[in-house]
Amino acid sequence: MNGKATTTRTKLERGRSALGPALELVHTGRAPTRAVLTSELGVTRATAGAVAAELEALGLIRVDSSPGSAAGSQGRPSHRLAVLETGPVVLAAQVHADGFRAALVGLGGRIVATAPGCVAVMADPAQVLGEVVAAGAELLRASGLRCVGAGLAVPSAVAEPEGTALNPLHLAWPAGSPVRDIFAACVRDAGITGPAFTGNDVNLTALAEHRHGAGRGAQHLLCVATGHRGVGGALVLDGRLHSGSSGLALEVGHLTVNPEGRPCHCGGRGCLDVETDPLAFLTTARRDPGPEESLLKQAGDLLRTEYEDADVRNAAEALIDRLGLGLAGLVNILNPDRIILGGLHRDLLEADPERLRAVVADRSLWGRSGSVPILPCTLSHNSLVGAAELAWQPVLDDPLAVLT
Amino acid sequence: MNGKATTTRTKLERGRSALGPALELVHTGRAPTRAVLTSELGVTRATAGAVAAELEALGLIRVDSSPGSAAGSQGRPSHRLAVLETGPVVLAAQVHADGFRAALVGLGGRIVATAPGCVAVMADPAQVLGEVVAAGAELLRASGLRCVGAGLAVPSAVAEPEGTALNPLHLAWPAGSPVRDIFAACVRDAGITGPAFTGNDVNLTALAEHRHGAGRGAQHLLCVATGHRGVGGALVLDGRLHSGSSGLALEVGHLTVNPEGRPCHCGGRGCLDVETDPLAFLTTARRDPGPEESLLKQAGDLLRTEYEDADVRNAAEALIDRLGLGLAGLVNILNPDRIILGGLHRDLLEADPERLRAVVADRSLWGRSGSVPILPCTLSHNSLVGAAELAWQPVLDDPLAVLT
DNA sequence: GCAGTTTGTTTAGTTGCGGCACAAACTCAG
DNA sequence: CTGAGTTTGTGCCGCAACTAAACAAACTGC
Repeated sequence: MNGKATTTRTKLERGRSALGPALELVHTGRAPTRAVLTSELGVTRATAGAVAAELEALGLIRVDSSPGSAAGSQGRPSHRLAVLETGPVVLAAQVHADGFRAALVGLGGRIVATAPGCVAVMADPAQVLGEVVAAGAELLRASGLRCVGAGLAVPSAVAEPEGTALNPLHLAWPAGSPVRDIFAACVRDAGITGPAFTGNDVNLTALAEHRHGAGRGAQHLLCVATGHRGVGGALVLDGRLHSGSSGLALEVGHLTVNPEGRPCHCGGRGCLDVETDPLAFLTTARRDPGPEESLLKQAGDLLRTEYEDADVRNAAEALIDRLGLGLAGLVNILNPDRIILGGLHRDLLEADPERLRAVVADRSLWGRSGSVPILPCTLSHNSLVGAAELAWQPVLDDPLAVLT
Repeated sequence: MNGKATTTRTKLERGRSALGPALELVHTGRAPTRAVLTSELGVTRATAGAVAAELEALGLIRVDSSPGSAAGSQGRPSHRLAVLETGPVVLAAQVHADGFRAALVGLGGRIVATAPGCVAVMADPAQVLGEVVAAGAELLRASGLRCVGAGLAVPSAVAEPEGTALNPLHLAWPAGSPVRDIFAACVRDAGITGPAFTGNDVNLTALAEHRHGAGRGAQHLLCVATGHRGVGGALVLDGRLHSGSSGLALEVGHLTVNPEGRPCHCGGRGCLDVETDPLAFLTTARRDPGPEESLLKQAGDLLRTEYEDADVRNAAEALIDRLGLGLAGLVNILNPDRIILGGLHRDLLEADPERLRAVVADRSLWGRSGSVPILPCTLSHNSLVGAAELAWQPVLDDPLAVLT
């Protein structure tokens, strides 16, 4: 009897095989109607119809059968597809030096509710994550929505498969903290259903931007971003995050971008990490760096408001040149078809896009790989949405298995 | 009528969907028996049996039904699976500064016949490739085997999707030569059946080593190798070559590994390219570099025969340190689970494996990603076998579609 | 020689999906 | 306003690939 139940499940588990891809298309907004869903999936209209109906029955999407909608072209207008506003959500959380944020995120990267909060620099990750998860649980209670998982973004490399934070920057957490397990325990203890995931914030930013922001449609998306200190990178290949064999890929901070530059704790000199982060910008511009947890804001404000100042401008140009050198190195290695920049790098790009593009093109090996588009990140809470993507992934992979 | 034929084909084209994966398992030697084929595919014994029978009927593999074979364990012994020696082959070709080589390669990376040849440094790629293909066609005639495609390895980055050679090293070919089209034309003109493919030699080396050599089983395989001049890299992710969005990924030659090093044509200083190639080794060891087209051999011989000489040893250690720095940089970016080295780098590894591993571990960000295994390439004609892999790929993807 | 184990084979049944025909909902021309 | 043309949704049939289950075969070890 037990054996029979298990063997039967094997069959049911697979479900309709096009279900996952179909949901992903709606989720990322690439299937606004059933007609394009049909062509994107490469199946017949009959199959696409059945798949859409099944997703609707699962309470994930909405199929607008109302006939009189905007058409524009000839023929019978197609039913419109959209994520269901009252469908399930995931709990997304994010911690950084100056606070935390919890949110409920629905399909399509839609932020349903948020709860920001400050956090004293406590040494104990369990306490911080407990607070974050409690805030999320409260949101969940207030909303009354179903929760299918939880995701956390941390400013640290996260080693796989252990789920430990190797360098939790400015969080006063011990290196090697098992954040994934701690977060999972907090989630479970708060009575929140579904699995819990943890990832690096820049990785999750890249994932979010790929699905809902400036990275949409890119096949080889490179993302480089600063926090208050240091530089992180991420790569999304064919829609999946590439985090290497143990989660430590794209640690781009120690590319050499200035052979005569300042020494770095890694043992080298002139690393991207210490040459292009907010602290480097402020000191290069001969400004007094203020408190650690607002370096990013200080640098960004300075860049936007005093660009006419010679020191500021010179500092910006120096950093752009070094960033360009680093990006060119990455272009030579990864050959992305799009680059997106976050944090201070985003501000540097917007201060002088032509200079940055010129440096990258000049220092990458062939003009054509150097002419890769470089864009600023567009989502406002991208690492939060990215954390949600992590939690949505099982649903996107197999909606039936998760929701039944 | 036409419409009907096309629509019907859509169905037939798909064939048995597990056919491709099954052939790949036999091809790479991971399915020595039908029993492991069953478990590797994750299907029932019935399905695996049908799949194996179909591959046998297609003339690709051999199913040894002879009962009295070596067993060892309990239970009924499983039928052994192997590629069919008299099955189809592909034409593999390789050109480099000191000559060319044509070969017939069967499934499993088995070299059936080879025809080496010298080539004067002719400026015209069409002439060189014509000679190579003619040699291959002769082999084919002599063998009487069926040919299902052709692959070519060139010592140059090959831009996709155009198939042009951007930097044909020391071949005196114009940069940007449309080698893929030229090769395809030669193949067609020689009456050889099947599609023709062209790729970079280091990429193809990595592919060959991943499927049949030192890279077997690696999920994130990084390969770095020298030719006579310069350094190339390649990455195999989950069994597929990662060549970036336009074929130009893993151009690792211009990582900075020696800030005070010699200037490089790329505009930087101390690039991996000019600091760790055979010419760099010979000059660092204060030897007179001989003819360009034998630099690799000179350097390898010197390293193996005169390692006791202080100049040689110092040069080797200097190059190992710089190579280690470059590999550490790549480890930080790509986080591979295995690294394989070819050309002079392979010789350097074998000269002092501990030193190289120590440098990589020391200069990569976290010990655990730095402890990645570093191994020498093992296949003798790896880029030739890799070129064959390129040609086999359509068959591995869908055996039925190609062979019917 | 018999139990136990593992593998191959046969048969029946399920199912996801393509093909097809038809209905539905629009645009556009006149 | 009407009919032709176009595009999309739906119901029905059938196939092909797979699973499940029962049985047969070929070995080991006691």
